[in-house]
Amino acid sequence: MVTLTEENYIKEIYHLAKQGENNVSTNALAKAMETKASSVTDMVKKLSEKGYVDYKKYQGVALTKQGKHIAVGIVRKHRLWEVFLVEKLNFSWDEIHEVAEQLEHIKSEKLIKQLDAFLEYPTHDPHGDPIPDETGKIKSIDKILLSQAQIYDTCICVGVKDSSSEFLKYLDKNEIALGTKLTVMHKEAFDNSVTINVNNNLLIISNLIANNLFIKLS
Amino acid sequence: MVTLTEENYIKEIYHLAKQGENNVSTNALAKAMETKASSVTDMVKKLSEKGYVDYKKYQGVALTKQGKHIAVGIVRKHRLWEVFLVEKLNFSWDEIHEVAEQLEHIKSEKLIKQLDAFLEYPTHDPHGDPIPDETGKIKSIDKILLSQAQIYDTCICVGVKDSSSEFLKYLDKNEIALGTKLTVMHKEAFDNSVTINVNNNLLIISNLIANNLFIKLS
DNA sequence: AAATATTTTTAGTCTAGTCTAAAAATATTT
DNA sequence: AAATATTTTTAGACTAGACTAAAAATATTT
Ligand SMILES: [Mn+2]
Ligand SMILES: [Mn+2]
Ligand SMILES: [Mn+2]
Ligand SMILES: [Mn+2]
Repeated sequence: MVTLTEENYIKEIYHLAKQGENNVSTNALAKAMETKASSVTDMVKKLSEKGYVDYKKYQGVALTKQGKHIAVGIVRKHRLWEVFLVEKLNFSWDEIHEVAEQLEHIKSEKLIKQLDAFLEYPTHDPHGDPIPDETGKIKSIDKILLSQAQIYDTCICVGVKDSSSEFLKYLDKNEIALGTKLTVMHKEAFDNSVTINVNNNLLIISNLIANNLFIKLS
Repeated sequence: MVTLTEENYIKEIYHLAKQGENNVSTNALAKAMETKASSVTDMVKKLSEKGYVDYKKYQGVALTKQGKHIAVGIVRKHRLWEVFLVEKLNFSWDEIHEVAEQLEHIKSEKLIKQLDAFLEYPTHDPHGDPIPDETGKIKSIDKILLSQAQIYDTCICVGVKDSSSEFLKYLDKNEIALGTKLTVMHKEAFDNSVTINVNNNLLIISNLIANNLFIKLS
């Protein structure tokens, strides 16, 4: 039996490992979980005893095969629920995270299987993140950050790296959504800002924004 | 802040009070919660301090206005989710309870409001139980138990008192569902069994069954 | 290679919720 | 009205998860 708290730790280890080194440090995990390092040490010992992580004192943690399996299952549920909230319940993409954060812990094989079918087997969530399939397989598309695009590149927006409400609302305000077509018109060397053409309007985007928007060249 | 455990206690007090005396006894609550009387005493003290129940030592508990409000909210969520599972995810009525038991604790005003709209404001759950509206109002239809019907009464099945999987499967097997029309053909004085006509088939029903099936005379 | 800074772990405490065993209160019999 | 049975509460202990403060290990400077 995996408790809700254990699930949250496992999921966070998964996310941190995905975008950093293999071994997740106690401090990094503490920060992500908004808790203290000492609490993390305790939990990590427990997860290790249960076989969900490999842990050696002072060396950080990495998920075992079993741990990874659990993590992927939670991510799958989280993202399917996000699709549900947007597609069926008219939530906007900046309102869904905290609700999905709760729903991801509901335990029922049938529920998630039926939900998947009901949503017609979506492959990506409303933020452009891939949804693992029933077997845990994740098909990732080859996306790059807008900051990496070259001048005169034409591309479509396929995802966000930061999915905070603030960032998403900024995008809404500037009429950038998943599927929106953009062309890079200018790259300012001084501050790495980018001028893009969106819906025939020019928009100047800071480097921070460009670093959090995934695009696909077209 | 109401914890998940507190919510479950409050809901159970609500259900027990609804079908018994006003003050719910420690033992009754312990049995319903599948826990020990001593645990109930502790929890009941806490609920009392938080203002959700009135409690005097050795006298049992009753929900306060605030407690009742919380209870009704949980019941509303539970039943709306049950409708969702049956109507949208093709669950059968005997598979939904334990999942709804989890879903009822998800905290999001908007979620439940949108779910309600998505389901087109259902008034009853798949077991025939009424769904409290947004303000907490419950409109109960005047139903009676099949065991109380008179000979040659014609009626329709509108709900179940026992919603255990076993009972529901029994009804499925005998092609009795909500909305099914029945006529009482015979009442056996010896064991209080009832012979009914369902879909032009005669079916003999034990008193226990007849005592758990709600009908409406027509 | 020391000295210093940072990270991580340990030790001890706290709250929520549960349990068993014993004590106290209430209900039921005689 | 006692005696007995049942219900309820108290006392003390346990686990999960979190926290603070101090100790130990590792990393970074000098
Ligand atoms: Mn979560
Ligand atoms: Mn997402
Ligand atoms: Mn519940
Ligand atoms: Mn129900």
